[in-house]
Amino acid sequence: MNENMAKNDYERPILTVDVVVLTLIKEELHMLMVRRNREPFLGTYTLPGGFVHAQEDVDSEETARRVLRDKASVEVRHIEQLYTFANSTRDKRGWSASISYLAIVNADEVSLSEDAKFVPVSESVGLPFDHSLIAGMALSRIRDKASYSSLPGFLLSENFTLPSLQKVYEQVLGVKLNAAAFRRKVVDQELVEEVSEAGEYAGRGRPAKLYKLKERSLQDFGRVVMLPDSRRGG
Amino acid sequence: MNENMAKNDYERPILTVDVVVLTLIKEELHMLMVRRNREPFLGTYTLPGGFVHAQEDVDSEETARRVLRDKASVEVRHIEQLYTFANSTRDKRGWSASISYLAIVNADEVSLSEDAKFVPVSESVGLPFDHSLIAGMALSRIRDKASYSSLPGFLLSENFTLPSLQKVYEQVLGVKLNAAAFRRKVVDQELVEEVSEAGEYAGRGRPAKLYKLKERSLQDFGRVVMLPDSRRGG
DNA sequence: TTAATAGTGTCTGTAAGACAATATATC
DNA sequence: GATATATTGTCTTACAGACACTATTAA
Repeated sequence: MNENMAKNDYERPILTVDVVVLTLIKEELHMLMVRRNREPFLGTYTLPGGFVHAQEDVDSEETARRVLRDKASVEVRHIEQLYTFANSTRDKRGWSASISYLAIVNADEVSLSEDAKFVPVSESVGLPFDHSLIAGMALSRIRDKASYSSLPGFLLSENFTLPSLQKVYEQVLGVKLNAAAFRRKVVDQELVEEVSEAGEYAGRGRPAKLYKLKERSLQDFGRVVMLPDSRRGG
Repeated sequence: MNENMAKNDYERPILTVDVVVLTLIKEELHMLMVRRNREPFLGTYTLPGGFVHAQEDVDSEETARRVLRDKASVEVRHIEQLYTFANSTRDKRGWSASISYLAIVNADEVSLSEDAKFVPVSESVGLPFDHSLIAGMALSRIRDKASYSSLPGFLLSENFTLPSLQKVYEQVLGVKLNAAAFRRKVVDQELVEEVSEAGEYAGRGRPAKLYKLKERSLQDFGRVVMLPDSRRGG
């Protein structure tokens, strides 16, 4: 420890932002990947990310949004900070910190640029850097929040039916949910509200009513648990 | 955007770590503050923090632990990353990122160095930089986790009684809890285990049995809610 | 014995799961 | 009407809160 050293005598680590953008395509969770246009790993697909530009970005969330705009032409519906991975080994170029974000988009509302694509999360393994770790944390986060918040609702378009919302929760949580209990909870908690407009007829059977999220921003259930039998603890 | 610019041509932001260390003194939550030995705010008390030292610190958590050792002689029992505050305005010296941590210690097990002191959280207002924001997030975090994890247990010494554990939860959550329900939950969830050793007699009434946390690390309740009446949502 | 605090038993209310019953669409 | 899916009703069960009751200590 050299307390006399001025603070700027320490070499400043690299500071970047990486974003895990999740969306739902054909009822399956996908993740945005972009082709790298520089070394290292030039040409391979990784999570979208980039350096903070001190001149343009007011904060790191703005960095995340700028990176998504520039590298994938994506505007997100929801974004939240995930975790900061900061150590001497994650990037060969030196001590590096990556502020990671989780973002949710509706796949129908984006038109990706050339070098970007959505990949099923089940197939996005073995990513460069520590991106597998970051992606894993994003999936943990959305699963966790699915059990007590409206987050999975952001994967759908603005108006949706309750059966489709239930399917999204089931997809994210990885379990089947009881339809009656699901409806009761989602309505009792005032997570959704009915929308007058009639929906497209799905093809067979009684048509479902359309709903939308009651709030534009993320709502939670007061920690009421969405997982079945979770009260037993585990 | 100038994609031809090499990454190192961007000026690297400042990267620091700030730590909110919480402890319990006379049944009241306190926060560690240290006197600054440099500008800005030389001489005033702030959250302990410091620059990442790329040469010594393998990761940012190690930075946090080193800062606490050096500035306050504190070894923590539990530490977790809180949030990263990263923007152009939080520090007058320039675009700056602070990776913040929440740490929990037992006040009896530390002997603070000269320039450090514990301050009741109720009195720690109007801190320099954005430290009030960071402190607020730490308090939100421990309150949130109190509702579904063993985190508040780390505020106590290794062995404790269930009534004292209940008091800690009540202190952190800010509500009275039902003793029977509390014991049931904490025992059913296998959060604690009885310890054979007899405790100090508290002074009056039937002496309480001693328990310790069943796991050395943070356990959660499977999102079972600790707050009363929380099922109603809010 | 009394006072004080620790710990248990039991009743009640609420909400989740199961699942039967009803509603509304197409063919 | 037959079929399919959406939506509601209701029974059962598990758990949290309330609170009275029992247990164990010192004085």
